[in-house]
Amino acid sequence: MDDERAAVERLERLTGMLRRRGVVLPAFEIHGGAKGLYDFGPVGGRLRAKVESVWRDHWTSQGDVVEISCPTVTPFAVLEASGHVAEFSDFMTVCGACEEASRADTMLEAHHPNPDALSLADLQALLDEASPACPACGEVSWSPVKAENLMFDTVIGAGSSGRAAFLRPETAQGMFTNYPALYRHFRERLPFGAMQLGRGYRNEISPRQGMIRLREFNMAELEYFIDPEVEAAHDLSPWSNINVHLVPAESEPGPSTIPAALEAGTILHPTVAWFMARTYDLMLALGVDADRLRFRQHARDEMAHYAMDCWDVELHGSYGWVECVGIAHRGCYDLDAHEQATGQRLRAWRSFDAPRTVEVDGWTVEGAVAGPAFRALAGKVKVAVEALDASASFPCSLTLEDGNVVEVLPEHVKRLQRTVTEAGEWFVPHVVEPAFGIDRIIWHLIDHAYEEAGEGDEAYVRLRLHRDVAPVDAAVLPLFEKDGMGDRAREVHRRLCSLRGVQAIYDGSGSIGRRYARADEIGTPCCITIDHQTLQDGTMTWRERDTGEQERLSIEAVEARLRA
RNA sequence: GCGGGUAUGGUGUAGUGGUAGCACUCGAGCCUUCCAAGCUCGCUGCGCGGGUUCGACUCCCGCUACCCGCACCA
Repeated sequence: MDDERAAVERLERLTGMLRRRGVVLPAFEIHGGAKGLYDFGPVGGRLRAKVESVWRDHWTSQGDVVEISCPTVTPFAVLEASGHVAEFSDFMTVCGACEEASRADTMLEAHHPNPDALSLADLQALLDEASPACPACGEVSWSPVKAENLMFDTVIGAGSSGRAAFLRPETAQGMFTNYPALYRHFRERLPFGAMQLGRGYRNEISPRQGMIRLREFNMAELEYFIDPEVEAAHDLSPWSNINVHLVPAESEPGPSTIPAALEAGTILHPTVAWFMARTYDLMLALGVDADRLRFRQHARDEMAHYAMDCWDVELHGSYGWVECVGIAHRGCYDLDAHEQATGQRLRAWRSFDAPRTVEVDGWTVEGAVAGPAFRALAGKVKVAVEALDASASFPCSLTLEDGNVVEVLPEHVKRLQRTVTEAGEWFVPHVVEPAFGIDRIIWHLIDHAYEEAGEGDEAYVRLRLHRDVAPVDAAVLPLFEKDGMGDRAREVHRRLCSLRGVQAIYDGSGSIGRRYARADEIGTPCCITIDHQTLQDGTMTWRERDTGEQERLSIEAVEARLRA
């Protein structure tokens, strides 16, 4: 109990510090705030940018992954095809007389065996036809059916010509809808990946827990397209000595290496194992505490219906174990769904090892005769004739697929005998998707890095962030702002800020110890102090955040270190 | 969304039907040759909107946000 209270108090001090120092803070606070929406402030903005930059570099370094960027406003049809409309929404309609909102599918249960499964258009049609009375007032005056719920809806365009749309609940759909461009970009060769950093929106019923459940959040997703019949060639040997904490769905949790878990069949697919391993490296590169990271496998009944295997990276922090990354084998579900909805080919070509020859022996129509003879039915006759066995004889009666019966004469047909060579086939690629909740990861970086030393209220606070993500790269401090030390320090500050990718702050107020403390609190990795000796020989002290150790360096040496 | 609690400077708090103190922080200055020192001066506040009232930070109503349960969480 005391531990719990201590943890809550630590969390309060931590979130208080984050607000006070401008890391993360409630959005729109001067207007009363808005639940589930947070700002990254003057310090947090750069923290987020650096985390995203590390993420981006980590994946592009693979060489077969490109970054794209898609709109957040997404037409209804896209999310209907992906299954989000059905999964995320209820179809609502509002009574024109009493303004009571009702679920359209619920009202139509008497008119359809399973109205829950209907599309928006079908539901609208059924509602118009059935015209159920309003359960509240009995009138029949329904507004157009509208999808309501976990997705923010909006309209593209004005007035009656507007198209229904949503703010996207994930970035992934953009990668799928861009599949043809990606396939072309990669010269029609699998495997390849596309990724996207951006905002996603979910109108959560009740957001809680600070940055853990947001209504608008930063996500980073990668869709890796593979040929399901090609044995993936991932070299997992670099991870063969690294034990990670696994929580499999059907066996005991415990430490294991990722290659061993793949070998044992716990991890079901080598590409999933590959992304687990790469993700593990990324998490450590960002500064996650390895002891507070685990991979948890989804149970069969927990997985989305299309997923073939799914592992979450969970990070442990002030809110317990929290899902921060999901690595899912999505099979061909997404491309398949968009292909069916649009009729576009979202496939890849697979050449056979050797061309296959297929003997065709059967019948087809003699177009010049059958066309005029059967007119509108000619197409269906052709299908029926080509379905016949080579042993068929004419004349004969054929029943077409629409039930019509036609008499086919010998002059309507001709024998079709030939050898067809097939060099390969089209198939729908499978997808392995690592999806990252950037805000949740940032929260855990902060949580893991936050350290209070000493006792009680006077605890010394240090944010031990990895320097690759530290929001401020260096603090430049004149020992005193006099005798020219202040001017000299400002000069050094400007010089360091002009380095690409380096952001330094200048702080000249308060005692030197106080300024070190302020820098440590937001995780500034080093402080550069200008003292009397600097005026003599140009050297300055470099102080390490985590150890407090100092050494004297020239400005050139300082620049070289910050650039490294 | 339901139930309970809370809301005073950046932070922690005191207080009243006649618009507010304190501490720390922050800023300016003095002092100080390196880890939240000291001294002087200064800035900053009653969550938002209605109502009652001559007058509301205070009383009443509504809203918002935060905390704790419950529900929700592809």
